[in-house]
Amino acid sequence: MKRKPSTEATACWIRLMRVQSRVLDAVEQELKKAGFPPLAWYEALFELSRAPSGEMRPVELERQMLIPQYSASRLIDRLVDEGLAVRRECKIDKRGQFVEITEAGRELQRKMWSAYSTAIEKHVGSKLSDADAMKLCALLDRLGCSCDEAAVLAARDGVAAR
Amino acid sequence: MKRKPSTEATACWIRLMRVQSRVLDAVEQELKKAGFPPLAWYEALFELSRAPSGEMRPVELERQMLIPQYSASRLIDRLVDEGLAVRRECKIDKRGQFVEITEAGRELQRKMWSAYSTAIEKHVGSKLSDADAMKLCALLDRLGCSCDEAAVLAARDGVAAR
DNA sequence: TGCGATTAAATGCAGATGCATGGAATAGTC
DNA sequence: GACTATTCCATGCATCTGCATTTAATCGCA
Repeated sequence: MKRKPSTEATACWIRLMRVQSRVLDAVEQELKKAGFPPLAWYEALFELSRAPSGEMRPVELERQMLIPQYSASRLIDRLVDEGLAVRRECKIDKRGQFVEITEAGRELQRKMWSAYSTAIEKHVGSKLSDADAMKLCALLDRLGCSCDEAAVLAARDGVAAR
Repeated sequence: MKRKPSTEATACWIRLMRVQSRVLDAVEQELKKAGFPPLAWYEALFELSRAPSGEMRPVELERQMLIPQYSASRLIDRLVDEGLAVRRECKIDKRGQFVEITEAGRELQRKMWSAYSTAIEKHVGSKLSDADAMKLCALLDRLGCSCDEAAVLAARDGVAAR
């Protein structure tokens, strides 16, 4: 009888963890060296910036970013503290609220994208042909229960990773 | 002129981040539900258990696990607190020390492996044929500057991910 | 041998994270 | 309409992390 997780599957798991960790570290470091805040801030600003009128509910942000509720709550706190976003009350549902990106937020998002995209090219793009990149995408998609809506739309002008 | 990070490369990046995050979360949750400590403990115990005489230098552990120095130091603290490992002085280099796994540590490692391997099978193995798993490995290896020594040996009886 | 440079490991402190809980509003049910 | 369940968000608390520094020992080398 074959081994439960096959050797191949186990090797995959290891690589998925290690490679992601290395690549993420590398990219985060580059952003940091360029004097930018962490990637999570970028992701949030990006999600906000592409929302219909630059605003969305915290709960949507949670789902897009795959982060826990309290984490979104505190991330928004920080963005607001830095003037990158503002909280607005939600008339239709008084439990909730809207978070709207500010002009400063949009500007930071754009600036970060230039450093971020360079880092992606350096640590991913330059190491893989476009054809191989597509193969890798397809294989990864088999693991994550599909990289749903968001990620698909993304991949264009500002990414929405993590 | 083509886009700097190609659309394909960007899509790859997104998936690498998201899929890893989901799969890791899923596996960690299963371990937690089974009442086990975090994956990092397992990794450390695994590394220790396969070291020549069940002991290694903290600095080696750092490198194997790709974690910062202070992180290894504190992880060892916790293992020691729980009686899973002991610190031994290093006669040849008095700055350093050896960390040795205890019998309790070995036992926990084995027990965790049974839950861990089940989780890997569930979240990775079952979603990919062995052939596809090998392809995925090869593509990932192109990104991480090779999943060096350790990981290759691993993939056998207890993995050494992250 | 003496002394600055390097390496091993620990730790204080600030900030981040996970967890559980709380409060407030809405939805569902009879 | 009253009552319970559920959803949305914030927050106290303990733990964990990152960063910078400290202590101690070894190394390199004149």
